[in-house]
Amino acid sequence: MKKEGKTSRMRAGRAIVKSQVSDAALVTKRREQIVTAAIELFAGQGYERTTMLDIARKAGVSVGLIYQYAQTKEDVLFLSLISVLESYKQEIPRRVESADPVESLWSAIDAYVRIIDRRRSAALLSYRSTKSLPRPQRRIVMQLEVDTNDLIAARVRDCVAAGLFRDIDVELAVYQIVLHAHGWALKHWRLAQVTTIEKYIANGFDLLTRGAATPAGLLAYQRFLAERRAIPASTTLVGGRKRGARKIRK
Amino acid sequence: MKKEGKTSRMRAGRAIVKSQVSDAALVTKRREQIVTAAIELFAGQGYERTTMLDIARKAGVSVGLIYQYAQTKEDVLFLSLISVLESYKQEIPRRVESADPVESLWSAIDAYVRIIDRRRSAALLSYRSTKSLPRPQRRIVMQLEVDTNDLIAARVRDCVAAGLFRDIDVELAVYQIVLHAHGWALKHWRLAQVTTIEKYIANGFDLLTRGAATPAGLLAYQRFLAERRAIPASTTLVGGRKRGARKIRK
DNA sequence: TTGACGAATGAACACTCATTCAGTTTGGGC
DNA sequence: GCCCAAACTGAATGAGTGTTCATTCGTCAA
Repeated sequence: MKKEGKTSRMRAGRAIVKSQVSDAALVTKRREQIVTAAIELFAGQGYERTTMLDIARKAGVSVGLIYQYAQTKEDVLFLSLISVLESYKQEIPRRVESADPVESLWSAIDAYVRIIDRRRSAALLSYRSTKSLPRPQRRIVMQLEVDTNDLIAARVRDCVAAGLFRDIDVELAVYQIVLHAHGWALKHWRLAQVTTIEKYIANGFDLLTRGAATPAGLLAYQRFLAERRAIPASTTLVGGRKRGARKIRK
Repeated sequence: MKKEGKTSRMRAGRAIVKSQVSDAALVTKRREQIVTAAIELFAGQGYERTTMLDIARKAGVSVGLIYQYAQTKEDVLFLSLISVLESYKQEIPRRVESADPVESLWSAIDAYVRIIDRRRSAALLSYRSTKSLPRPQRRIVMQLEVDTNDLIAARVRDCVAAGLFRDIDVELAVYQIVLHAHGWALKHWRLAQVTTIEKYIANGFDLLTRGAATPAGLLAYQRFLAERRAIPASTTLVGGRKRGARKIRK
């Protein structure tokens, strides 16, 4: 009963990878197990240098078992990338809940950069390895990224609609933001020597906001800054407390 | 046998890759030949999927010969990455010559994005493959990137010194710019559907400048914009007209 | 207890590819 | 013309890998 039509509720992406095992719950569980191991290994040593045996060992299963839940090594990569990208889609909107468009945008950006920070090497994975996928699967991965961008785009559009931002090109602004977020992973080797994640987020947001704001927006932004300064560790400025420990100054 | 002082004139990077051939000019020529082929292949199909035989064939030499000019496949990758990164260092400053700091900054950014555009897949190479290098060589590649950043940093500092930019964090602004430039390659699959390189450059510059400018800077920027509009295809706004007519000098 | 069947195993297979090296070609000094 | 060292070649080597599949395991209904 349970394993009947419910499969169709699965993400289209995962569904295209076939499994020899019919029990849907088991498939989910095993794939999670495999993908968790795979992401760690792919991220650490790269897709090509990672052996199926490596993955099997780390997942605590046999090589043969992996081939019951995915048909090729590429499938494993595909499932891994999907898993990473979907975690973005999951986590970003969870924190957008303010009435103030500027604050909402901040929350979205702040969340994005922090998710990436939490799984930095996983974030690099898609840059490094998407090319190793066959075209149709690559398509899906890209689409997933576009979906994520839409979450940000909505927040930017709110700012424009509220008259706080000029009539900027939203799509391009979004890419500015996305690159800022991904940049934290891409250039972490250098950025970590030079700044903290809090400053990095604040700085990027500052440049963007001042660059895009109308006079009214600038006022709103300054109000936002003042508030934030008044409540330095408010609930919206989530986590990241200990993170600040590093303080190499320019 | 006769390792002369000539070798020491070579870039520190290249020098650490040993060659069995002593004739320095020949080494340069052959390596160029090999690296040209390698870059194309690495960029197109990835480092791991490219075989030494592929490289040899494309370069028009034998496999064995490659091993006389590099000791391992990793060496070939290293030489390739160096060659790409050094071309940035070469080309960026070539166009910085204006008295107006804003215009100089524009030229630098414009040049950077266009170099990357010209060799897009090569630009991706370093993101995808740096991880495949042994640590000491990776160091050198990273240092090369930092060097390039300094060229941009100098231009930003000029703007600050001239009172056109606020007292922003230069290092972070530079990374904003670098990500903007690299972003053109990283996200080209999407950006190309949505905009042109001219708009992309202008948009990024606009956001950055408005975000960083002092009131005086804003005026200077607007003056700059007006000038640019008056002379739509001036000498400083290089190329960008006919894409087909490329004349890469190397 | 038995039979049946899906799940799990891992040794074996077929193949790929970086690297080596025994041999051939080239060029220039006598 | 002869010689020799440097430059170059490419077949051979062997370590390593994705994938398969004959076999074993675990569970549960009869």
